[in-house]
Amino acid sequence: MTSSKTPNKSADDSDVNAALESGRRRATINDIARLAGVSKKTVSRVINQSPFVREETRQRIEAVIAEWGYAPDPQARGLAFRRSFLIGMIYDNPNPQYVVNMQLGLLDGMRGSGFELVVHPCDRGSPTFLQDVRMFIERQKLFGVVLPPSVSEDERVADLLRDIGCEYIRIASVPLDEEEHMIVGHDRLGAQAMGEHLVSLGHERIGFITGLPSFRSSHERRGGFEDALAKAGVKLDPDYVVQGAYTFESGLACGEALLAKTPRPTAIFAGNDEMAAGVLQAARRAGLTVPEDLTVVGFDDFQIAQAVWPPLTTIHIPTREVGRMAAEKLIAREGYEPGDPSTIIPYLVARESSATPKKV
Amino acid sequence: MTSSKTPNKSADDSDVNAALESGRRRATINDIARLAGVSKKTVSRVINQSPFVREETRQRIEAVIAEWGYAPDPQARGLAFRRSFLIGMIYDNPNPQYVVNMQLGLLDGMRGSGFELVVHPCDRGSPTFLQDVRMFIERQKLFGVVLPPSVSEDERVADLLRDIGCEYIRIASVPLDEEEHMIVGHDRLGAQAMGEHLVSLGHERIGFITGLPSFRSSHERRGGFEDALAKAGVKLDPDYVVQGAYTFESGLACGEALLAKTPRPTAIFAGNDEMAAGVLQAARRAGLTVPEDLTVVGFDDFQIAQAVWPPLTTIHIPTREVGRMAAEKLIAREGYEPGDPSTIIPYLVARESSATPKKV
DNA sequence: GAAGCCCTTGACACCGGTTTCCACTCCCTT
DNA sequence: AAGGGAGTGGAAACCGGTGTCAAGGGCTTC
Repeated sequence: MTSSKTPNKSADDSDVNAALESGRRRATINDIARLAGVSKKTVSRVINQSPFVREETRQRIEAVIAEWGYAPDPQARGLAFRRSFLIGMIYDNPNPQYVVNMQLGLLDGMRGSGFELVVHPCDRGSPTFLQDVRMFIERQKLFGVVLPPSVSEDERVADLLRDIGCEYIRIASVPLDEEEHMIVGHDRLGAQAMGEHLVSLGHERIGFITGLPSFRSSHERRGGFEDALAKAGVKLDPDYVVQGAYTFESGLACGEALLAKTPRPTAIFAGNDEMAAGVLQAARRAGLTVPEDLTVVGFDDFQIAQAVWPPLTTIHIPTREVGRMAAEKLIAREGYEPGDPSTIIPYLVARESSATPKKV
Repeated sequence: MTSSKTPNKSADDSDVNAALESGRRRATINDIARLAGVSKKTVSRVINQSPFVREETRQRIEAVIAEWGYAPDPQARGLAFRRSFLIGMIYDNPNPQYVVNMQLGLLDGMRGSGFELVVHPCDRGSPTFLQDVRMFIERQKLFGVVLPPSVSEDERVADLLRDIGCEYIRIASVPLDEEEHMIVGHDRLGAQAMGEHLVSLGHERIGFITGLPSFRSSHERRGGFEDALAKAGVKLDPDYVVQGAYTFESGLACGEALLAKTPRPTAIFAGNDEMAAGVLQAARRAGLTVPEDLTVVGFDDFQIAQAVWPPLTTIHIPTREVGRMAAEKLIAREGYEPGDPSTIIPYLVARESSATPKKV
């Protein structure tokens, strides 16, 4: 028996080492333990940042881990932890840009954490909706889920999550839960800013197109807008408020309805950019020039706001940053600082679709 | 020790059954085996559709599974299989609508299969790109990955996947690999249809805005367009072909460049809808009316095509269906029929932005 | 100098499935 | 009736990690 000097490499190991070195096999915790001359339990301690490991031992193990590029198997770890390293995003938001930005933000917050993002669009109207959500979470033993609007506003979902003990973060325009489970978007503040903007330009007869009433943000946007107008002594005439559906088509229809009123409003604030784009088209059909004859403004600052003519004055929502914070909060790694909530305040982006109304 | 007569239900089981019934604990394969009076190996055989189970036994076990709503733990199963039940989507496509539609399509194809979708945006330019992709796949032991453009066109990625033996499907506008690994989008045919459309309207002096040269589809779109024109005896003047970047801004700039030429083109075909929207804006700035003074057409049929004025004539790409087929092909379940490739042919959607050119 | 304590460490069972190996039925030949 | 093959089910090991618990070593304390 040829004995090597190093006690941690016996003759029996030669072939397994060969397999390892050739890259035919990924390193396991046992390999690392053997190569470092410790038990796998100690390696496990290092991986899980247990304080009960001597500094010298830790460094030796970490060196071996780095040398072999070892990464623990999430499945095996999850099996033992009774929990996976997957984060679910359960959503029913129909806007692709919102969805993608949110995903990017969540991934920003998860980067380097070893977690992965599993997407799960859903239909809140389906009779099996809650059952589906439950199944999804329990089968995958999700570490946690992120709920953007409007799923975040569904108390049945929140109850379910509390019931099965799954971590969750709700993203909504108003607080709906304990601070710990919320990221608040403050749509109200954004709408206020828009109200102030329109008032400062000198508008007094303003049309408003609401969003879907099933979205909490629709009411927040309207409420914030009314607040700002009231503070300036301008009243939002209920007759100039029409119900939209967050789509381009509904914006077109609502825009035509508002422009048919006498006297015509000098400005129209649509609950989102798509509807504002619809209003632009309605104005064009009515032979009006924006912003000379009519100011049109939106909300969200999605790409469409810059892809129409004139580019829309709108409210920017930092969706990606919201997502990042949600993910960071959810996985709450050590070294995680709560993130500055002041950065998630919506803000006004003035473009060319808003101007001072013409003298009558 | 008190022995009971029934081997499958001893006194010891009473409390575990209680825990089960109360829902405090999810059923495991052992519970199902005990309740059905068989070994867990037999339950495993049923789950994995082994033919070596008596029909009567199978039905009894399936009844118990259904009654208790049992679903095997994907982590434990994956650990034994050395493979997870996760499908990765690795992409760098910047268009949110494409990304979301593709995700929806993939999920359509995965529904009910027990697989989940993990999204993985990437940066092909990063020095650690291949390393990242490899890490992602190996750590999660992905069952397979789907590669939409332009990642699908990167041979380094395909080589890597073959090398590590990971199943994959490439989605691209032209065949790049064995049929088994491809879903072909045939952008060329779509561009041909657009060429025929413009020619049939009577256009002869046509401007073309190409997409990013790093996307294979950009060349296909141009090529198909030229084919159609050539067949009709119309030549695409290279002087009227400008390089865009698939963005609204680039469309605006390219549109202005094309409109500055003399004689002015009577129609402009932009490589995608966003650039076409930019051209619309350039036309407006130039004081031209679309389609009376200028025909503008796009490609993709994304939402923006309907949210601009006038709505764009464009080519519809059935992205969601493509995604569904990709997923079905990847997991190739029994009972899977290849799906009709004829449904993934792009087709023309005529809207209001194209018309017969005015007589000069 | 022995007892007591804390810090480290490792042996062993376990997470919930699958696979290997083997024994045991059946059932059908010869 | 014996032999043989195919069909069936059980015990134990394994996938790659983690929890539990007890033991070893060095240090204080009296």
